[in-house]
Amino acid sequence: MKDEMKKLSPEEQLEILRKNAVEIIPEEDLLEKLRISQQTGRPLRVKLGCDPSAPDLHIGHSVALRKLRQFQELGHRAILVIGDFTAMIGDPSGKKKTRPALTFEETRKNAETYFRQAGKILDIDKLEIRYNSEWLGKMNFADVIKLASKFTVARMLERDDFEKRLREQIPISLHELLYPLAQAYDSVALEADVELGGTDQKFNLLVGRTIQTEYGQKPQAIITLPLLEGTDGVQKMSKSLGNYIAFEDSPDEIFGKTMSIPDELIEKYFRLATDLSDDEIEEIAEKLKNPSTNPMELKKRLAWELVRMYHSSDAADSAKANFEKVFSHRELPDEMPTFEISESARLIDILADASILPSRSEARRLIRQNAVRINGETITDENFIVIPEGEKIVKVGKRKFLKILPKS
RNA sequence: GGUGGGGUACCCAAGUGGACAACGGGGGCAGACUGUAAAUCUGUUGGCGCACGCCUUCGGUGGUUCGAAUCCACCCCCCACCA
Repeated sequence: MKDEMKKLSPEEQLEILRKNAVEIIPEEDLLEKLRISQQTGRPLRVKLGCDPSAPDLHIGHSVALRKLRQFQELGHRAILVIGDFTAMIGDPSGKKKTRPALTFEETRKNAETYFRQAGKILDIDKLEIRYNSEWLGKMNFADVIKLASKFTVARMLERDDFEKRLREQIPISLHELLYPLAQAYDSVALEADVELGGTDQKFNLLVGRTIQTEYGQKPQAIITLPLLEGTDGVQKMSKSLGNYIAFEDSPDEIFGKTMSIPDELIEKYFRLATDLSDDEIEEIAEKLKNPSTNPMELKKRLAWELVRMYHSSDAADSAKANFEKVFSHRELPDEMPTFEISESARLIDILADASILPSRSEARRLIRQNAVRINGETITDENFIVIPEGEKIVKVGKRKFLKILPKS
């Protein structure tokens, strides 16, 4: 099937690649590269960088990964660059946000999980995975000076976030200025024809073009992609903000998290994160505009689709059923953690010991707020004692459940 | 190197000897309402054997004091301007 697609004309390829892209810089350049590639039969080398400091890929990452997959389908060479070298240095930006520098082993370990997760989207057999320590780690100081001499401070400070931090008097470490150069050098080392990235990467991607030119290469074309907002609907999806839906989240988690996104994001999620056809998405967009449709139904479809992509249709069916059971009908989920007690114990101790809640104080607070029920009955006594007799279902808030059983 | 400003809880930010576990806002969590959406209202947001008790917390270490986030000393870090 890939061979079929390979026969698409450069114009047709560009048409596909343009989908969902925010910018292609420069577009004519990309078209030219596609033409030459077809003439010479040499696939384009398409690079996407990723940061191995956080081991979970989420659907925010999927936007660029899916674009990379399109290139694969068109017969080009996808290269995933693991930024293990830069991650080892650690990022001291932001006073309190100092990230501990990762060891070589840690970055490798994280990279392993990347491989597994990326396989959910990319064709792993045709993927080239490279670690940038391979070339960055070999550079000596003279090499670094040479690289640094290719760029000016003024241009570096043009970058939005540097400028902003400068203006707001937030420290910028000197080595942070080297980051874009290091990333740019990746393109040189890999002889990249194209580099993908989120819109927040635009500056870095452009530096890549400049540096490649300085090193006598043809500058890469760049494609920027939209950033996907997280489940909070405001900030871009990221692990540190806790608003992400990970590839490896359980079916129930993916379904539930998706259901909690703001309605306004439904269409965007469909467009950027699912495989639905343009027609289907247009249809959904139309329905969303119609006041008589309940967006929840479409959101369920989205949630189902995402679970299907990262797990299976069966998992999606049961995640949906489970969701409806627990949240729509307020029934109990099929599965929940259990905790056994051999003698009477305070409810707050059980909740804390079973790791349902982080502390006894938190448990007290929630009881005070009428958030805790046992077998459907709201508990009002902070020091409620649970006796080991029969099965008891504790519900904390909307989504935390615990089954208490007597120890046999 | 000099001068000035600053480091408070998840974030921003008050507080400048006792009433401070620390105002206020954001965010989070919970309740009502609902569609695990948004909006709105309310409560809550360090821990512990918990109604006014104890412990840990206001950059670090010592000190003064009956008592310190607040005063003193030294140190560390950040920012601006000057050089």
